[in-house]
Amino acid sequence: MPRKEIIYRDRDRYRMGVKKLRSLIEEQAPKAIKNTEFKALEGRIIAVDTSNNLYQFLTAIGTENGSSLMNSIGETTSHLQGTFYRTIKFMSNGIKPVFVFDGAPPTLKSGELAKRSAKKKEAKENLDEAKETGTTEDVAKFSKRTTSATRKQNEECIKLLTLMGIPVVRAPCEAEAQCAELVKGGKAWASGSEDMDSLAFGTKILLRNLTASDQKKNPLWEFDHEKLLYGTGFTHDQFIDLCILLGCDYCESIRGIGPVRAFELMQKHKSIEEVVKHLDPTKYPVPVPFPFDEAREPIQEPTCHPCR
DNA sequence: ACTCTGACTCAAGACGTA
DNA sequence: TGAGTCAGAGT
DNA sequence: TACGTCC
Repeated sequence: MPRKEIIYRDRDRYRMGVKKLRSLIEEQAPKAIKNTEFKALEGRIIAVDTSNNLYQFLTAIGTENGSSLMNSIGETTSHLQGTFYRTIKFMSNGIKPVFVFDGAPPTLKSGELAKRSAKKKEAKENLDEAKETGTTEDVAKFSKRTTSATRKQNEECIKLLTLMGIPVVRAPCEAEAQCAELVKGGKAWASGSEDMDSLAFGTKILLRNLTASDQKKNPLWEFDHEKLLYGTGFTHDQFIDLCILLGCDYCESIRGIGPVRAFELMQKHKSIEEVVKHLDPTKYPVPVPFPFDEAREPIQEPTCHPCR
């Protein structure tokens, strides 16, 4: 029982690691990142990872008092408003979006899911408390944490997009993986996602902040997979190993190995097997178990509809 | 001096008008 | 959930 | 650019 607790905590830590990938790329392969703008994407087909979108709409649109926009019979419409206008925005910039919706999360993530639902429950309690004793700001703040898109809202957005003539793909599993597959298969030019995992899944181009309303504060970034490999000298498989060391969803990381050491070790030893062999086990004990080899598979060949 | 962790906080869209 | 920042411990 | 409004 206590062991499970540890695993959940480590999963959390690992997620934190992925975000460090951006600054790592900035330092080690600066040419793989460039600042771009909507106008530069004219005519491009972009596979848009919608995982977070509905949540963003539901929490950002019309939420001054903590509730959403609603129709005459009290049904929430924020997700439709957001989806509609964002799609218009893409189209009027000459961008051809393909919206990719999440399917079931991979089984390896079930531990994380359990933890997430526990957090939701905690947030719900905070919300109830704020409703009784807190300010309206508190209520708005905590209601954002309890918000999540329903199955029905997902289907409504898919229907809206279909009626607008926009292609929609239902990913069997993770949307980022399906986006990468669409790009690798030549169906799309880039993935639009906030998740750096997209590069590990092998998308050729990753666009970040495609969904930010304030382009001054959150400029649009373009990551180039090929230039990333060229700049770091890694093969794609070595890059995946680096991501696993930095922290992915599928296995724990090694305490004390952050972005700097992980990068140096991978440059020197070229694979996790060799890295582990050369680690001082007294300074950097490897987690037990440490299923890094099993972690490679869902990254190299994730569950998704094949496009090749 | 550098690296990593952990605990913390905050913000999360798009439009038109002034 | 991710990004930024801080203090504190380890290398 | 900031801000109020979208239902």
